Amino acid sequence: MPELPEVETIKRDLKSLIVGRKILDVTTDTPKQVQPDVETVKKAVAGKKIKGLERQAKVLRINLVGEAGLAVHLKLTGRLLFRNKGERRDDWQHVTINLSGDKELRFCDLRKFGWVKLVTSSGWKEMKGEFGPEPGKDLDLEAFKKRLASTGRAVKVVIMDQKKISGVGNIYACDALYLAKIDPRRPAKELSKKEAERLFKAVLKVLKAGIKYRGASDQYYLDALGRKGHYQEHFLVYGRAGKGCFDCEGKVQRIVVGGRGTFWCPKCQK
DNA sequence: AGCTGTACCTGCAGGC
DNA sequence: TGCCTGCAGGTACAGC
Repeated sequence: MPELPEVETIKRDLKSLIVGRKILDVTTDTPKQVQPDVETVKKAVAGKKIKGLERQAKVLRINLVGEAGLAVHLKLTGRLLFRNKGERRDDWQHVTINLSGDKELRFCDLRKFGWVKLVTSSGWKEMKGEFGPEPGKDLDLEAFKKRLASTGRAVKVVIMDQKKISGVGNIYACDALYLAKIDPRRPAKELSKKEAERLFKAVLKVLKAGIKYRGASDQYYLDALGRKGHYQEHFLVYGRAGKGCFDCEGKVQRIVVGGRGTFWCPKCQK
């Protein structure tokens, strides 16, 4: 599912593909996914030139010349595909953004949980303010420790809390906790300084690997040109229930933490 | 504040 | 074969 590395990959690819193009039209067959509504969005963005792309956590914003912009959240099964106008419709294609040069940006989403939202520059600033700092950007070790120490919730739930830290979802949380050898159920504030430091480094490491391999396509994720990522070939524990741990003789187990499927090695993670 | 439960939605696996 | 049920999962929200 699209987390920080997947959305970052899309952002980087789209830069050279859509910046400088004009948005001509926006259409949808799932009005709920376009906010506030497709007519308002169309009026606000039609004729405007794309200035750049930004990402905060798992949200991508297409910045337009002026105040308007389109924020996109892919949730679990969203895709943003760059296609030629008139090309065969994509699976689960629900929002089509027509661009100059006979191109299209297509928002496709099997489960229809994702959204495309009209967000002004100030609205975007506000939205960004609701997210925690970004690993590898403005999240430093001290800020990370502080955030862990502030709560007794399970450490996995905390690192996936977008208000605390931006961009970590289920896949990278599982792999980071494995790499740091920490039991995902441990109360966050009970981690030692050493453990917090290990986890901090592990989070950075798995996100970096995720970006290096252009994201994880274990299920539906595809990049802007419809290509798969490769991080799934490097999963440490995620999705590997019943398979051997890479570090001991034990097997990877699946449990539920904070209501979400969690993969870990009970022998290695304490 | 922070927990739990529920909703959103569809494809797929499992049971019979 | 095919119907039916239940589950996955990021996030928001209601209610305790």
